[in-house]
Amino acid sequence: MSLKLYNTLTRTKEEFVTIEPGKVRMYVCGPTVYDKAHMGHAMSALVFDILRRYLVFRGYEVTYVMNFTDVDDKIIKRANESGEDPFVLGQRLIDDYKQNLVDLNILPATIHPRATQEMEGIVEMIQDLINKGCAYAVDGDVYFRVEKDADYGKLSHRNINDMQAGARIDVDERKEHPMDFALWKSAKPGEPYWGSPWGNGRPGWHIECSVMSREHLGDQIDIHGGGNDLIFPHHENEIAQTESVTGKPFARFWMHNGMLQLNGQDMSKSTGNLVRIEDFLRDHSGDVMRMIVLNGSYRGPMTFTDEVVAQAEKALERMRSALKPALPGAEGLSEADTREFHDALFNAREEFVACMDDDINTAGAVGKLFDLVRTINQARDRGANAEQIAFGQAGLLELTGVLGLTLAVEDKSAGNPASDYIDLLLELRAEVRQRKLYDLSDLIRNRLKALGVVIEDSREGSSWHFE
RNA sequence: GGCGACGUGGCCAAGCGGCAAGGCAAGGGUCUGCAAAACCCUGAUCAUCGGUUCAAAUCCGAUCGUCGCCUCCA
Repeated sequence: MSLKLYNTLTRTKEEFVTIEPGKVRMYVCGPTVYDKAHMGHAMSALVFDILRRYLVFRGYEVTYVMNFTDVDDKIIKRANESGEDPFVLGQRLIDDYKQNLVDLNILPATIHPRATQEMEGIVEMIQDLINKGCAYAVDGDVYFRVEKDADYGKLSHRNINDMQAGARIDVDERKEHPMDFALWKSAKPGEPYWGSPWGNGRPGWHIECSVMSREHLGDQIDIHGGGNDLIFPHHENEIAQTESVTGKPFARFWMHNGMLQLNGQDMSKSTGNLVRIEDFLRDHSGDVMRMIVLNGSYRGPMTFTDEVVAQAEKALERMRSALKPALPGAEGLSEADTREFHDALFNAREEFVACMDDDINTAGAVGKLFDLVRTINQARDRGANAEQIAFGQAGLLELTGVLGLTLAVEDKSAGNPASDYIDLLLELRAEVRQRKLYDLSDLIRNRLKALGVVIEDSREGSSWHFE
């Protein structure tokens, strides 16, 4: 069995072969930090976190780089509007984003480079491109010469001429070709700048990623990822820049996640059609968003609605149902049931891997996990003992762990001053039930339910939890 | 105009040539004093039309619809 991944470059699923055996170098485009991150960013970060975790599960040593683009026109604009220093703004938003990642249980990147800390390399690379005839300076700006790049457009599968037709933005007359893009922009008064052979200025949008991936991962990498809105122009231009300098293919696999849809349209910072990560996490655990992402395919558009969120919450509850302990006094499964149980566990794992190997088919993989949940719950009902249940749960938890689900229950009762009183009510209710005063015991249950406290009775007693 | 994605039961969504996974919701049942949970059972011929094939949700063509990129966006 081998892992296959969809490659935007070839538009096919290809067998995943790394440059260096056993090692994966991957670079994922992080956010431009001019505003707080929204759930679309969360989706992208989760998709590549899941990919990364699976690669590790498959035995690869993964070097994962996620950058921050912290110098950009919009950052400057936003900073000017609020009067905040652009660097302070960027730093604040980077800190916020990192906290978002932690809250979403996303593993920290091996390296989190920032554009502003790579200026020397950026200037060098631009100079390199000029020296090679791939770029030219005009009045303090530097542009990439797309006509010099024979295979420009190979990622987005377009050619320069087709795009000219739709280019309805004002074309800078100083450019040799309308599609030429900026590598360096001269600074206007009041803007932050860095020194360069072409005068004070700042890098254009795409060059920083070319530089950072090369700096931290080398000329050639295994995977380059990001949202599919980055295919053009961002990633196309990264390829043009990097390959023009190195003369070698840049990334083997270009992987792109689909967009998260809110109200039938992409979440987008520019249109304000979004839900911020921090707002979402106020009401939901990180697992919930992860479950939403897992339930779909990463390449297509993903539906994000209140109903989907609620469904994901319930799906998680179901998954956790398998984590409940064995029934008290369980005598253990019969030999035949034990064998069946073990076979089911083994098969679920095999099928899980088969799904994930097929271009990270998380929806299929999660389906297998729910099969496993049923298997475990069945075993419990059939009297599996603690050891047997724990064995099954360990198998489930290993795989949910690969997907990055914590399955943690938010213990809202811990430290809640009401807890002691609720415990007391349950004690009383137990006594009431002993005396078969069921109308009273039901009254307690109903009243607590109305207050958000759910009581569950079993042979061994009652338990409660907050909704 | 160019490039692309998508349309599967009430909702979310796998499957991509061989009798349609899974989750949520719904209905019936087992268990329970009742309830909850768990378990069991029930439901779709896959936008439309045409073609290829022994066989299509899965391939080809057309049509309709939705969304996206070509300008900053994960």
